[in-house]
This record gives sequence, structure tokens and C-alpha cells, in this order.
Amino acid sequence: MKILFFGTPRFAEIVLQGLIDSEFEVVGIVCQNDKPSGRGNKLVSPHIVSLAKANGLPVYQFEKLSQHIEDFKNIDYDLAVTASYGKILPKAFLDIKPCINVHPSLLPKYRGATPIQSALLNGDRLTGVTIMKTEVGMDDGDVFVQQNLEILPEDDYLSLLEKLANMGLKLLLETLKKIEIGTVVRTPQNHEEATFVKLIKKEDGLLDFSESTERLVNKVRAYVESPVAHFYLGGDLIKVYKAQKGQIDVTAEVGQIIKEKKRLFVKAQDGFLEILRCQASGGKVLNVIDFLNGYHFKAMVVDR
RNA sequence: CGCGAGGUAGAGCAGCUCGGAAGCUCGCCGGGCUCAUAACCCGGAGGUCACAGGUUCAAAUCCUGUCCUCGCAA
Repeated sequence: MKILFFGTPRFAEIVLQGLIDSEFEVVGIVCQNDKPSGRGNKLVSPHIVSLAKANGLPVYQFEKLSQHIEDFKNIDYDLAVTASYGKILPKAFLDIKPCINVHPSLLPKYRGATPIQSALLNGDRLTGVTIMKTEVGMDDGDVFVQQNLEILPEDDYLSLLEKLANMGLKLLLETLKKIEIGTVVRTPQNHEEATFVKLIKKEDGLLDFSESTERLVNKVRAYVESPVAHFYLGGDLIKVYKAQKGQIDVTAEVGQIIKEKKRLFVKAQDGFLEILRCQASGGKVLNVIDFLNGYHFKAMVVDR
């Protein structure tokens, strides 16, 4: 079975690598366009492009898929597989050949672009992966298979993504085999129970210390890759990569920084957020001990 | 040439404006104190100050170029 793969970020890379290593033949990949990025605004390709090229796969980057229907008709493939591609597929494309999708949530929950972050943000204890038929509607196609995954307290976006991508790959390969021998079963989603998740905006990462510590910790976990939970301290941007609920016996106002020799806290609504790993503008990401060793606090802090 | 910050002991930083024998916090090694400790006390090792040129009696510090890292914007 010849597969045309659609996907762009890390999640897609893991799935693509697995497909390449499998018995199925990947005939090409479609991903988002190169974008000006970083200092100097140099044009940067998605990381998955190098994986594809290293395996000799043709890479297709189309601005508008609907303008390239003829191009797709000329590609020799049997089935399209999508995994975090990042664009809606037009009906004209879906009509060419069948298409299935790997979605990292228990559909119909969390349809949309940010299912992994949403599960963490909401403090869910259970998530999973769904393999489903790709339709014109957003993540609303019939389900082939679904599997649960427990979210551990120490999971963050990166660890959960890794687990879900690997689970998605495994389920995808199983589904492909069933499709090949014609034993696949389709179950419609219960559309009444559908929930949708939106794209994350940069300002969503700003930590509001009048929120609960649990909520703040969840934000840190969900946004660790992007936009990264952050706050401002005496004019400096501080990004928080790892944090937990902290215990310390002091009285402080919401948003107040409490500094110990080796620990750093911020007073939140119902307790203290203990910062374990963070980064100031211009600096590297540091464990809190290294951060405290050199950082010059320009704001009022409680020093213990 | 999008804007900006920075490269100084294993780690994080100060020193650079106003050149003149390299410092702080932590870690590490050794010793002490303690029921005990991420605590405290004493001692110690560890740095061609990113690289290359230049100015100078003298450069981490001034000038020029190169490499690398990071924040913002997109």
C-alpha cells in the first residue's frame, strides 16, 4: 500500500519515522511551507523536511492545496495519512483517494488544533489517540480505533506528545493492516459530545498569579514548548519551563516573589507556585539553583 | 543586512563607562561541628577572561573582524 503522508511538527515526525520503518511504502510527504523564522528572518524548513529528504522522499509544500488537485492526481498513492498537518484538506482532494487521520485525543473530545495542550491545561487524567477517517469537517470523521492513555502528574506537553505519537503510530499501523485485508470497522462519532479547542495565542502563556496553583502548574505543563508560561519580574521576561505546587511558611501577597537560597516561589491565589526551571531574556534555560546563583533581582522580593 | 542581550574556573554571574597582578554565589576535594541535615565553620584545587588581529609601557577592560549562544518581532 502506497502512502502519501501529511504532517508538519514533531508529532508528525514521529509517526512518519515509524511509517518509513514499517512494511508500508511512503511515496512522499506534504507539509507546511518554509517560513521566515528566527534572528535574521531566514527561511527555515519544517524539521520533518530533513527526515523526508534523508529517506529520499519527495516533499510537497503547497500554499493552497485546492490549487494543486491535478498535482495530487498525478502522484501514485493508495491512501493519504494525516498527522498534525496544520491545514484543512479540501473536498476535491479527499475525493481523490481515501484519507485517514491520527488525532491525539479521545474524539469527539478536543477536536481541533491543540488537543494535547488542552488535556494538560484542563488537568485531565486521561487522554488518548484516535485513528479516524479524514473528512471535510474538523476531526469529525468515523472512528476506526481509539486507545486511552493515562496522564501522569509529571507529564508535560513534550513527554505527552512523545507518548501519544508513539501510540498513534502503533494504532495507525494496525489500522493500515486492517484496511489492507478489509477487516476495518468504522464507528461514527457522537457529535453531540464534541468539544473544540482553539489555537494558542502568545498571551495565553502569561501567568496570572490570581489563579490557583493547580491552574498555573497546568499552564506551565501545557505551554512548555510554545508559547511557554511566563511572567514579568522587574521588567525582565521570565519564562517558566517547570514548576510545582510549593510549600513554604510565609505570608505574602498574590504575585509576590519569595526567594530562598535554593528555591523560588511566587504567591498564587491558593498557595505558592514553586519554580523549578526557568529562563530570563537573553539567558539560557536554567534549573532554579543556577538561576538564583547569578540572577540579579530588580524587583521587590521576600528574601529568606 | 528586522530589533536587542551575551560569551570571564564544572554551573550561574560581577568586573568593562574611568586600562595597571581575576571576584561573588553554587558545585567539587579535604578537615571540623552536629542525633541529623539542602545547615554551619575552616582549608584547598580549578580560569591562555570565545577566537584572531590592532592601539598601549601595560588589555577581561579601548578599536576592528570572525565564530557561537539567547530574548523580541514575524
